[in-house]
Amino acid sequence: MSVVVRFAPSPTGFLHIGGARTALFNWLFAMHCKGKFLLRIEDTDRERSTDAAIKAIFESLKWLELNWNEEPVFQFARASCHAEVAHNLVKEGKAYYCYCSPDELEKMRKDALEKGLPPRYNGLWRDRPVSEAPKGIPPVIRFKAPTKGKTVINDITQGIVELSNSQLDDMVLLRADGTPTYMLSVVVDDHDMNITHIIRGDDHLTNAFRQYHLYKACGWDVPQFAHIPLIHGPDGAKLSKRHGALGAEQYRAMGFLPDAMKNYLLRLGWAHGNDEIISIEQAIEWFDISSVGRSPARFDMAKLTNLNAHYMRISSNERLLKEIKPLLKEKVKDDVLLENGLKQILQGMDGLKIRAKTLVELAENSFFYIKKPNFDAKNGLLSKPISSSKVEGAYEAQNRSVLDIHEGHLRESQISPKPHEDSSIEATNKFAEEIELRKIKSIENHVKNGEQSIQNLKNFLQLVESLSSFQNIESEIRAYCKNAGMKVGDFLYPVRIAIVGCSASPNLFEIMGIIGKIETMDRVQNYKNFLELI
RNA sequence: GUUCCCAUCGUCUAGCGGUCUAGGACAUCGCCCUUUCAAGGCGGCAACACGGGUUCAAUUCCCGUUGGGAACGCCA
Repeated sequence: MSVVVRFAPSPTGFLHIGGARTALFNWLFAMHCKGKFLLRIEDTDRERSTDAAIKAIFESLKWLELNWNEEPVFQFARASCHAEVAHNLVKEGKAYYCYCSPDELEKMRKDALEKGLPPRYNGLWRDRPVSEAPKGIPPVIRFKAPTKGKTVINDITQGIVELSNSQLDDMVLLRADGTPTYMLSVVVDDHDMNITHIIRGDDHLTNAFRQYHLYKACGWDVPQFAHIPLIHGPDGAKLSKRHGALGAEQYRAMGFLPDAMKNYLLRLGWAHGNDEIISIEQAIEWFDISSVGRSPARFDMAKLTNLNAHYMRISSNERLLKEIKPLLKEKVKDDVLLENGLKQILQGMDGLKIRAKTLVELAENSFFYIKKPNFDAKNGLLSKPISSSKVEGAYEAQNRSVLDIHEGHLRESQISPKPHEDSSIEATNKFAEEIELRKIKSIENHVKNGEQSIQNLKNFLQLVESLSSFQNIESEIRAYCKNAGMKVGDFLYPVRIAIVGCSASPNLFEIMGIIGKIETMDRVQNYKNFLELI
């Protein structure tokens, strides 16, 4: 029998990181077994399901290249089908009508809790004759779960898990308004879709026991289960928005590559010896759900970032250029300027890509190829420093575009906050303060070394002017520095700022070669003028 | 509260009774390289939660304790 798996998100929000991993594991398993990977949208909750969420889920899966077979199934469209199953079960005496009001149920749970019992439905209407039914109250249909014995599930990742049937209660199959509940819908859909393996989060493990009996009552084969552990936040608690429960789309916006994302997610709870970098082809070959770990893993932004940097380094220059083009386009209105800059960026890409960890960072660090640094004497250097209040979380910091903050102004080193393992507000604020200090320090350095910088720039201009060929600039500068008893780095420090607008950049000689003599001279002249004014 | 699941460096993990003075990766620290920043190279710090068994031998098996997590809806 060939393998059929499914990913079944409910469209009540974006595809979060845990969902993405579940989808990945399903997909990988299907690919490994040469089976099918189906998609089902569980939209039976009409209140909370949105079209925007459905769209976001599709987009995220496409971004991750987790392509599904066949048309997606929309669960709500099959509601009448599910209801029919419930009614049949009533006819067969395997389910019954229950007339309890929500208030009664709440009281029931409260009482049970007070007695130290699990807060569950007590089977009040299970054996009560329908003749006792109160008038005018629409009933729900409840499933008659077994009360004696135990249920055993042989879960592919969890192993053999047993549950005493006394723990089961009579779950609602059909609501008072006639619509099916999740418990009913999943079972009917999974059966109708011929799902052979259900791979999902282990928060569904207890549901599996209840669903098991529903399959049996319907006379259907029970699929194989594989309940994979959930992903936790850096603090070990459930993943919350504060630390990583972002939508896949947001990781995309932060400049992560789908390859990096998948590699990271794959290694969360699963390993193949000491292999860390695993291509998708290898993953398909090696993956098996039975070796997925049973302990929950914590989400670690630093590792994801590291992996992303790796995948950027091995990406082709053309691909990276394509990826950052939209980001740059947002900042540059002039098409001619943009296209020219893009050409230069491609030439300098080898130097740029090893210095960036995300596409956003790459775009920012490439910006100087498009536009000259804007030294504004009136407003002064760094007139708009980042205020620490702006940085509320490491993820926001990661997201922050230096270009947004002070486009064209001097940037003191690449301000690319490293994602800390500790993403608490305190740690983040401390980090923001450090950035602030670094910036202040850099301004002080400039004022202190202003005279020296101006002198260096003058000498640089003179030297370039006297050059017979701009090609020889590196050797000429080295010779010049040797003569003057100066360190090349010291001499070039202000030149770098003049050209790039910041004290960190790829190889300066390479950059000068790409932008050319005229542009080089122009930028240096600008900066010199600026320094002389302040 | 009840039930279920989990427990190796800060994090992700390798380990499937002797190979373990516990391996790798990320993070971190130091050195080298170097025009800056990276990348790269080399090295350092760092873990078997605890207590009982079983065994000639436990990180590995069993039982408890502790600590985490999940489920207990007319949500999915």
